[in-house]
Amino acid sequence: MNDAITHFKVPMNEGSACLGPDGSVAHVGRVLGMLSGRWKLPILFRLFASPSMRSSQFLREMSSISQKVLTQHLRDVEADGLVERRDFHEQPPHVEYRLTRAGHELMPVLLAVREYSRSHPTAGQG
Amino acid sequence: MNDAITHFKVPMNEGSACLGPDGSVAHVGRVLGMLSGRWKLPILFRLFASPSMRSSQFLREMSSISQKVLTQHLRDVEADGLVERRDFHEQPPHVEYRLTRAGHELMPVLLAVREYSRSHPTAGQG
DNA sequence: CAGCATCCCTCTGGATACTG
DNA sequence: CAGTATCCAGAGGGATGCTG
Repeated sequence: MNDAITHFKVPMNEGSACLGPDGSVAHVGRVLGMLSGRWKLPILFRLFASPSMRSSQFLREMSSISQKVLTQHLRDVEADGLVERRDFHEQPPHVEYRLTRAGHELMPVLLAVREYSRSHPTAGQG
Repeated sequence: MNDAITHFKVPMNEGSACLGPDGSVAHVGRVLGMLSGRWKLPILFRLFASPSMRSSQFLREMSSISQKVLTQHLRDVEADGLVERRDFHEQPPHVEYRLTRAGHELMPVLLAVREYSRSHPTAGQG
């Protein structure tokens, strides 16, 4: 049930606001915050693989996610400008989700993170 | 009290294990997991700025962090191979923390994330 | 100074039921 | 099909007190 938990938070006050060159902590923290949520990554990558996705499709492919959480996460990434929600106003309901430009541009960054991970299986312990 | 929360988790099972080219979700999730924790970033960046840091110094500079959490996070990043703990076995106690090679190598990635953030103030909503 | 143990509170996520 | 409202359980973080 708990695959890989990751609780992340950021202060961005303290002296931390000036930690990096100009607020690296705050910036990185914001992005990590947008990725916070058990299914944010799966959702983003799925959208990266498919031009558009429907709620039911997400539910079907990520079988263990609840609809409430899916909607919640979808709303989050939408609010963060990563995903765009398009309602076709049909009956029965037809809604599609797509990556926005910002969402697409985030992928290279995530892939860079992935490369880091691949280069450091156990974090590099060296 | 709550500056920027970020709850993040990853499934890495489901079909999600194959989401990206070969498990992008799992890889990215792992890294984000290592950065999960309200003070992980501040700690890492502080260490990036200073060759070494002592507990008391962290406590002093990140005034609102509790010692319990500091130790907890320090243990986490140490376990993840990002930070190295060096005990001088002195009296009074003298312990120093430094970024490991893996820790240093993570920084460029974090800076890339920061750049993304700088380029997308509101996530780019375009 | 560095670290551990305890109690408590909040946030997030999951299960379920219901609406349009 | 898409989404909302409740209730509930678990993880993480904060405050405080104590040890070597």
